[in-house]
This record gives sequence, C-alpha cells and structure tokens, in this order.
Amino acid sequence: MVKQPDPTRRSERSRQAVLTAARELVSEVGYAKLSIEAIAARAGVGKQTIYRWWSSKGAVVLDAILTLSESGPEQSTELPDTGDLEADLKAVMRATVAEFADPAFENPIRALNTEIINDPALAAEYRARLADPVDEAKKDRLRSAQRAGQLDAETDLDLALELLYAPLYQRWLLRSGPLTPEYADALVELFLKAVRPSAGARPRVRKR
Amino acid sequence: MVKQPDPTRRSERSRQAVLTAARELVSEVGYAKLSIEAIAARAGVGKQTIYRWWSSKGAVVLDAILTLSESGPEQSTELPDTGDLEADLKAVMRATVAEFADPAFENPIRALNTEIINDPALAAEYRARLADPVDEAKKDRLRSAQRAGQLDAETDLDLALELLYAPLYQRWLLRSGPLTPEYADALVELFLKAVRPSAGARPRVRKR
Amino acid sequence: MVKQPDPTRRSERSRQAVLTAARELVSEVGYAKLSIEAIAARAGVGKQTIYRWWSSKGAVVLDAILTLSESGPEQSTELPDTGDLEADLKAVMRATVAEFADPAFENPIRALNTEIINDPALAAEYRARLADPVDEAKKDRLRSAQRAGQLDAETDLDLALELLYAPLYQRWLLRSGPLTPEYADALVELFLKAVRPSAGARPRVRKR
Amino acid sequence: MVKQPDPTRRSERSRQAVLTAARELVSEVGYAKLSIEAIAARAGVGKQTIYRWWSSKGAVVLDAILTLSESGPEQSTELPDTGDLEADLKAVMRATVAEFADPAFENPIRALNTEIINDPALAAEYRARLADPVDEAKKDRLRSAQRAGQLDAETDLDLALELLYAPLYQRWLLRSGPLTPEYADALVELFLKAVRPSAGARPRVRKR
DNA sequence: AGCTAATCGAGACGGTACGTCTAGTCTTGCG
DNA sequence: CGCAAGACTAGACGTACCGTCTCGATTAGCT
Repeated sequence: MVKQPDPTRRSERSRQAVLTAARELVSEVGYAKLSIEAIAARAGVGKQTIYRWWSSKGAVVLDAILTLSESGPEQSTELPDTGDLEADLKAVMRATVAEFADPAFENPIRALNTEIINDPALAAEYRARLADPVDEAKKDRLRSAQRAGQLDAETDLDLALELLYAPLYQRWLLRSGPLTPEYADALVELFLKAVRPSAGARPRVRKR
Repeated sequence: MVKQPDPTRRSERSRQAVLTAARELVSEVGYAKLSIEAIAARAGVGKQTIYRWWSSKGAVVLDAILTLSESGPEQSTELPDTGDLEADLKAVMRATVAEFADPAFENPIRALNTEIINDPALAAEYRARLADPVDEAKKDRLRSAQRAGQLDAETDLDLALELLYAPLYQRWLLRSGPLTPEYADALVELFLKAVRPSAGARPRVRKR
Repeated sequence: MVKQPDPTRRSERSRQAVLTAARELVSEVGYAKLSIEAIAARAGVGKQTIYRWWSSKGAVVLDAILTLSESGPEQSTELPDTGDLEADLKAVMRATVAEFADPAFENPIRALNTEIINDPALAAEYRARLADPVDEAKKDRLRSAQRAGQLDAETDLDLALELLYAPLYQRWLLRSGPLTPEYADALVELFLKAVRPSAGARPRVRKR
Repeated sequence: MVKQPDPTRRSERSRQAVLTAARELVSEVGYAKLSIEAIAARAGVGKQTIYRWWSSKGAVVLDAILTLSESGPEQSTELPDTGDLEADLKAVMRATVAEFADPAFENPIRALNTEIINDPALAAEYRARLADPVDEAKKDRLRSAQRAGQLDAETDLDLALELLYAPLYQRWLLRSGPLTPEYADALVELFLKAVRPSAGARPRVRKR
C-alpha cells in the first residue's frame, strides 16, 4: 500500500506559492518548456512537495489556472439578460473574441487545452471545476430565452451551446481563421436561425 | 551562414523509415512520451538524419501523419452528393463519429492537435497540406446545395463548415460529451435550420 | 543559546530500539547504504529523536556497535596467561583470524572503521570506549611476559602491540592478503624475535 | 544485453577534466561531501559521461589519485640502497611520517582508504595499480639486504613488509597515536630485530 | 491529582544529490 | 557528402534522504 500524505498538515503557503509560480511560468515560457524543477525553484519549494500533492505537471497547471478562475472576481458567471437575446449574445461573443486576443490569456489557455486533450482525468476535473459551471450559466440565459419565446423550447441546450461556442473556440485554438467582432456577430446570427422557435410553436406563457 | 543539406542526396529509405517509426510510436506510446531518440532507434537511423531534415519532433509527427493521409487511398476527398443534402450530411457526420471511435485514430490525431495548438508554423502546414483540401471538398458539396436551393446563397461557407464540424470535433477533442449517431443527426438538423434559405429568397436557377 | 535535551527524560525504550535497528541495518545493507530515515522507520521512532540524542549517523553506528560490545559477554577482556607467551599469543591471534572470517562481523567493523578514518571525534570515542580497554588487557599480558623475562623490559608496549596487531588488521581491512592460522603463527614468531630480551639483559626476578 | 561504450571514441579531454576536478574537490571538501554532480560541473562535463566510464564515485576518485601517482615524477619507486639497511629504512620511514603530516595528502588518502575498505573491487584495482608496484620496490630493497646478510634469508617478505609498515600506517589512519621521527626510528629498530639473520646462519656469498 | 513542560511518533517541509533519460550537437568511419 | 552510430554537454526527470520544523499524544516530575 502506498503511503498517502495527510492533507490536514498541508502547507497553504507552499500550495499558493506553487500555483502562483506555475501561473507565472506558463505565461512566460509556455507550457512545453515548463518544468517542475523551475516551478519548485520559483516557488521556493522542494520538488517533493509538488510531487506529494499533484500527480503531474498538467495537474499543477490545471490547478493553477482553475484556482485563479475560482477565486477570481466573484465569478462573472452570469450572462447579461436584457431581454434582447441577439444583442446579449453578440455582446458576450464579442467579449470572448476580445479575451482570446489578449496575449496574457494565450499561453495558459493553450496549456490547459494541451493537457485536457491528452489526459482524460484532467479533462474531467476541468469540466467539473470550470467548464460545467460556466456552461450552466450560459444555459440559464438560453432557458430564459426559451421562456421568452426567443428560442425553440425543444432544443437540446448542450448541443446549442456547442453550436454557438465551438466554432469560435476552434478557430482560435487551431488558428484556422481570423477572430473579429464581425465574425462573432455572424456566428450569433447563424446560431439564432438554428434555434429560432419553429413556425407553429407558441411562446410558453405561464398560466395565471 | 548555416549549411543547408542538399535534398537531392537525401535517402528516401531513411525518410520512409523515420516516418513509419514515428507513426508506429505515436500509436503505441502517445505523443507526450514520444522521443526523437526512440524514432531514430526504431528506424535504424542516426539522430542527425532526423535533425537534418525536420525542424522539430512536431514536424516529424505532422509529416508522418500527413504523408499517410496523402499517400492514402487516393483520398476519399469528395463528399457524396445524392441531391438530398440532409441525408448526405448525416451519412458523412455519422461516418466521422465512427472514425473518431476507432482507437487507432485516437493517438495520432490527438498528437496532431497537440502540435498544432502550440506551434503556429505547424498549424499552417497542417492547414495547407490536409485541412484546406478537405475543407474545399466539403465546401464543394455545400456549393452544390446552394445551387440546388437547399442552402442560403449568402451564407459564408467557412463559417457554415465550422458550425457543422466544430461542435463534433470539440466534443471529441475535449471529451465534453458522448459521440453518437443520434448526436450527428441532431447536429445536422440544427445546422440545416441555420443555413436554410431565407423566406423571401429564391433558389438560384441557372439560366439556360 | 541552543536548547539542550534533558537526559533524565530520555526514553530508554527508544534508545534501545534505535541502537538495535542500527545494528541490524548495518549488517544487512552495509554502512554506505545506511540511512537515518531507515533506522528511524525500523525502530518505530521519530527522526527527531535520533537527531536529538546523536550528532551524526556515525555516532549512532558507533554507539550501536560499542553498546553491543560493552554489554556483551562480560568482556573476554583478559588474555590467556599459561606462562607460555608464544602459545598464548598464537591462540589469541588465531582466534582473531577466525573472528575476522565471520561475515557477521564484517559489515559492522568495516562500518566502524569507515567512520573512524574520517571523523577524529568518533575515533577518540572509539578509542576511549573500546580500543583502550582492550589494549590495556593486551598490555597486561605483555607486562606479565616482561616479568617472566620472555619480553624485553625496555620495549615500548604500545609499539609492540602495533607490531603484533597492525599487520593482521591491515591485511583484513585492505584485503591485501589471505588471513590464515599459519599467517597468525608466522606473525607471532616474527614479533617474538623483535621483542625478545636483549642478549646481555637479565630476566627481572622479584627479590624475596 | 547491456550496451557497452566504445573506448576508442572516448574523449581524452573529458577524461582528464573529470580526474582533475575529482582530485581538486577531494582535497577541498573531503570524500564524504564529494558529489558526482560537483565533479561534472567543475569539469564542464555531462554527468552521463562520468557514469559512462566509471562505475561509482569511488572508482572516479581511485582513478584520479592513481593516475596522478602513475603519471607522477617518473616514480620515486626505487628505495635508497647505501648498504646500510638501518639508515636507509629510517630515512624512508621518517619520510613517510613527514608525508603523512602533509595536509594535502590527508584528504585524498583517507578517501582512498574509505573506498578500499568497503569495495573489494576497488581494493583489487588499488593493489594492482599502486600498492603492488610500490611493495615490489620495497621488497627489492629487502632482497638486497638479504644478499648482504643483513636480513634473514628465510623471512617471508610480504609479512616483513607488513611488520614494518602496518604499524605506522594504522597509527596514522586510525589516529591511534602520535607520528614522530622517533617513532619511525623505534619501529625500524624493532623491525630489524625481528628480521635479523638467525644466529647460526651465514650470509649468502655467491660462489665463484 | 492535576499541571505543565519536555519527549515522543509521525511526517511535511526546503533542499541536495542521485542515477536515468532525452535534447540537440559533434565526431568518426563506411559507402 | 550523406549516412549509422554513438559520445558529447546540458539539464529535467522522479526518488531518496538530509536535517529542521510543526503537530497532537504521551509521560514525567513538581505543586
């Protein structure tokens, strides 16, 4: 039986130092050139401390990025809901385009994806800690649109979300085309055509 | 000035051996654990021969996979065109789902993506040698649909293609959900709603 | 000022456990591969307990071996004295040869010497606790021989002892030659020639 | 089967650098604190190069010291032979005492002995490369003394050598007593008594 | 009998060095 | 000259221990 470390004795100081160092180094040198050795040195921590609490380089980086997101600005989790779905979505997608253009996001997010692609366990943790909550917030907005009759009530929201986000995300990840505000608008428009309520359907109105 | 090797003297035997070894090893151990050293050993080739002709591990792997695709079964490049767009697309997307389920494709394609995400130069080569031709074939089918009035004539085909493929691809790459034939169908149906010709528009009919 | 531990509160249980574990491990894995960590684990003792009471790995090992010797079979300290110096010495030296051939002695004694060679403080403690008493017993036998007129009265007994033991000890320690009973005999004979009373000298006879 | 390196391709430059660095570091920090890592760094050599050509830290140090001795001042191998055995031996032993008092010799020779004590293979190499040739030179002097009738013709020269040197060597190694010129003289005198030709024996004279 | 201070087992910590592995360069000898 | 082979410098890997530093939990004397 393998000896398990005792989490109650874990040094919070070291944990923070490691995550911060990982964050900094991913931004500075990118994921491929990132070494556990460098993280330990920068954090002023023994290598064993990293190996004790994280299972791989990927786990450290994932944790570093997710911890940042979670402890971040109280979660900009909720999407705007002005009642105008098209305007709201365009605003969100344009913001996403802008975010992806920020070079400070580039390295960490690419690092995250490199990990997730190759490690199912990390992918699961990523989804549970970051992707699922964010997706849920997005689906909330779509549900609101369904109630308002702006979105087909029968549509699978997971699929709808993919239809809306995957094109943008893939274009950025694989650099398969330019990411412009106009692109965001066009994507939203196409998306709305796809999820528009069917002809005969009625907006759902709550009975009094 | 750096000495450039003379391509006319290049050993085709070594080239093939390296690409084959790279292909095998990527399938066997995955991209992360792949080493130039192992490729050279498996290929019975000096390391220098690899460094002489390829710029990075990623370049070897990309070349290995692309060479396979290119020299493959004369390219099933063309998409089916029975005149029934929905049926054709569902067939293609279901085939894609099946392909992604094949574990023999898993490692190489994930390797390819790992490279492309982190190296713009490789991404460009990948697009030029593999993605662009394939996309062109797909767009040919969509253009045919436009001519048949089954697809809005104003739609940006690049965006349309992304709308159709990115959700499927992303779901596989990030393992964010199950990939089933039903999923493929639902995706095609949503896609078709998005690109359906607008109410007032007329199908373009070629003048006689 | 450094805090000194209070010896009255020392756990005898732990002390014995550490010394026993050290003894066992030295025999099993040799001195070079011996670690404080392993001693503590085997003894069921915290590492700090070792560091509190011993100054170095060498000190533990020295203590372990010396404690064994001291608490041993009431010390076969005294040498035989039948009146026949040559016979007595040959018996002792042959016994020493046999002892050195016992593999159970090998590891601990080599460990002891490794320490002593490199650490003057340990060397001093070793001499005080083990070597000096033993040497004194040997010198007693030689003094008895001097009184019996079998050994030159002027001879420096420390030097004589070295003449007798160092060749044997060195041959074992450096493995510079075979250790046989015949060797022991030859050594004793040569030694006796060296320390035989000078021609003109008279055996000291106690006046009545 | 383990791959063996090809000695014809060995870099003499690296070999010398390693041995020199090892020599310096042993003198500076002592054997216990010597690390392969430090040797490699000082020598400007990859660690693998050391592991490729030497089997252990001890082997490097042994090689470093022996190489120095071998390539030294054309070997002060031969002992003085003035015809006066006592004077010659006293001179040699006093010189040895002086040598041992030189702190520059201290660390390397103790290092050597630490190794030899614990590793039979190194002990064998040490004897073959250094001890045996030196002993042979010493025995040459003793043989000369035998021919001159100053030393018993029947004496085992290996044993005689041990009788003469082991006391001195052991006293130094174990720090069991002071090393003075007087001690050297007393040792030689005792030695000579032990190996003096027996009463009835005649000096061997070559027949004409 | 309860208090309190030190020792105890345990083990996490910042580190150093280990011995192995691979990167990318350089050298040697064959074809 | 390209090639297979493989030695080279460099440095990261993941592991083992070092000696120090908390943690509670005993375990003594001392009041």
